[in-house]
Amino acid sequence: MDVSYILDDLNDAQRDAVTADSTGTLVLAGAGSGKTRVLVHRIAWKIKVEGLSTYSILAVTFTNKAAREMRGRIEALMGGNLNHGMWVGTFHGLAHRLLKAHASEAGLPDNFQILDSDDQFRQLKRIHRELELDDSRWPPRQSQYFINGHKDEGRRAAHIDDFGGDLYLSTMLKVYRRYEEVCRQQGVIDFAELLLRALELWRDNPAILDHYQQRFKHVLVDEFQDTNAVQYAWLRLLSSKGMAMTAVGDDDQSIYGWRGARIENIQQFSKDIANTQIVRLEQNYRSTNNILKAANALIANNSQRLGKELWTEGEDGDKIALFAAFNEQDEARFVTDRIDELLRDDYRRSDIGVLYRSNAQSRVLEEYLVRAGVPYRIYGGQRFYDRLEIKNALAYLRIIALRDDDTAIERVINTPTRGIGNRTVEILREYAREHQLSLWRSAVAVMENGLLTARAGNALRGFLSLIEELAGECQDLPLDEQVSIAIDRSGLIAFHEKEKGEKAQARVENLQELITAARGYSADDDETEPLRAFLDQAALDAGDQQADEHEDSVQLMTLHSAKGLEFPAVFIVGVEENLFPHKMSMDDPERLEEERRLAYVGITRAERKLYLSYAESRRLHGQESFNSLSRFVREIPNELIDEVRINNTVTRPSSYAQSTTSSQQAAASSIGFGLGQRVLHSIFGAGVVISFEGQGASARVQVNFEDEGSKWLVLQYANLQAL
DNA sequence: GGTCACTCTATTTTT
DNA sequence: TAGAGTGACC
Repeated sequence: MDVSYILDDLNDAQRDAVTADSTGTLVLAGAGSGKTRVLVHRIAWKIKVEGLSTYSILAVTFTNKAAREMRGRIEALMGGNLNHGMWVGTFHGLAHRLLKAHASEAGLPDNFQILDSDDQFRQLKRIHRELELDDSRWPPRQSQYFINGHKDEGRRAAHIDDFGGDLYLSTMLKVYRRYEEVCRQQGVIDFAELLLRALELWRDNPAILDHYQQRFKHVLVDEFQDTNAVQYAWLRLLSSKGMAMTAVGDDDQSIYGWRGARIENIQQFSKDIANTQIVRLEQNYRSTNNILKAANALIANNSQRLGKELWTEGEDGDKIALFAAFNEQDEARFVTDRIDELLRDDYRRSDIGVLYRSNAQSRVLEEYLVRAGVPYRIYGGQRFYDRLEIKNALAYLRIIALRDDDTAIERVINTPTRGIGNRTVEILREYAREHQLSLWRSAVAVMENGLLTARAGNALRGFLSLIEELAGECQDLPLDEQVSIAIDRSGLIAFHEKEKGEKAQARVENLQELITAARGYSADDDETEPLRAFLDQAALDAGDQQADEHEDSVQLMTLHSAKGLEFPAVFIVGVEENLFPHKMSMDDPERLEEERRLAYVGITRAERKLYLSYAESRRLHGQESFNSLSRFVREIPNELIDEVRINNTVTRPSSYAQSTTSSQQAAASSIGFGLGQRVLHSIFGAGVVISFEGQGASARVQVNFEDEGSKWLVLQYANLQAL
């Protein structure tokens, strides 16, 4: 059999990774080094050369997008149906699949439903109300973090010690316990629970675990550095009998520590699995040499790396452009000007990515792009299935599928308004609590016992019969017709149609789009309940991001959402201390390193052109702030950087040890302070040098004091002390 | 039940 | 600065 197509066109390292026959294979895949390729080719190798069946392969990713891409590429490489029987999906998707197959062993009802973060939040709000917690002292958001954080680490309420009644812990635990109870009653599980249950399912049912251990001969994990404790434990359990595992990841691109990702897992891998081979993919096919040199130099400042250095056979390319803007407006002008220039230079708009640390930074950029008439698209943002109108429509469908879904009932019992006020709902909640019933059952009971006033009773009866009628009409219809009937008969369409404002029309369109989505949705062949499958998918998949995806447009996004993407030209704006690295992350060395990795991710998105910019003064949240140039820029060797403009007060600060190139830097050293230098003043206290001018006796510095704000001082008299 | 004015808060986000 | 969330009021 000719299998050369699997190995041709691979470099040596990629080939090693594809053909490794160790039990554990850790592929440290640098940015742009062809990691998806390696994963896909390795699967082909296992099947075509080593003779594994497609049935015995499990491939796990984090996002649906990555799973789809992998599936598509496997099919493209190996042809059509070989993919059948192979498990390729996200951690959550696969966990869901497992739990559906073994619901009773997992302690779940057959028809359990998924609670997304928004539903979870609402649920917790309700619990806080029930437990009479003051929202300002105990924000539901905090409980959500607490619960998810612990679940991500594999801890249930029963596992957590309240240290003898510590107020914070015991309150959080009270909420956690009640939440677990409510979820159980309603038969719903949240995202973290999906993973935790799947882990417990295997841990507590050796026979089931054994079945999967027999079945899967090889598991491949993408973006391994992003796995959390539960995900890693799940993988370890599956592979505990010596099944082979390939983990692909990059410790330098771990940027999700704040949501439970454990960079340690990648370091632990070779210790946990006997006979591990580590393969480094360091040859980069994306960026110019200068860009890679900058990235390498930057990331070298992090400790505890597994170590990796990107290189390319390609050319040096342009230097990295650095622009010092007066303020955020000036910065936005710079970006639009350069974009214009690039467009004249035959770049397409979609070749350009503009990256920022936090979403709030996009506003000014948008203003300038609109003014310049440059179409743009903001990546990320709200997911299709998270939109209010869509969630409402789905809530009706959920109730049709399962009357006991309290979250769905709460959401739409009075949307569109039908005269069921807060008082009525409160009565239902009370009744439900007392009799341990779902809201739906409580409503039925309350009606039977005539516990409501005539008016409220009529309104509630209207809702109950609406749902029953809907359910009756939808029976056995194709999915899209069910959706269509639900949003029409519920009055949602009419409700949004008479709403005013620009949003209203978009909402109606989105509802129509939902019908289209249902039409295009094909459930698995063996799916007996397409509606449930569709609802599950809606919870687990973001859906298409934006409608106007096809227009050629400049791409705006946060650095986080840029991971995995690449652009011929990249702008990273706001490279300032306090913004990037963000001030919330600066005190903790580990979080600072994560910020640095984020910068590394940003830089390595660029293929040919990279522009960095910072603003001397920036208005954020209505407050003016003066930040100095990000330390991350100072960690890039001077010779790779091209200062775009030198104005008379600000230039790039010296990286102290490096040779000075501009006259300003010479001045800086003659003054004895560089930009960004922390200094102490006898009256004003501590501050940071943000600007300077003049020399000798007339030299003045601008210092941004922590308590006093920014001041110009004559250096000779200021008596500043370097800190 | 809907509107208006006020307060509060602001890092990153997938499932 | 702006958006979301809340509470008073009609």
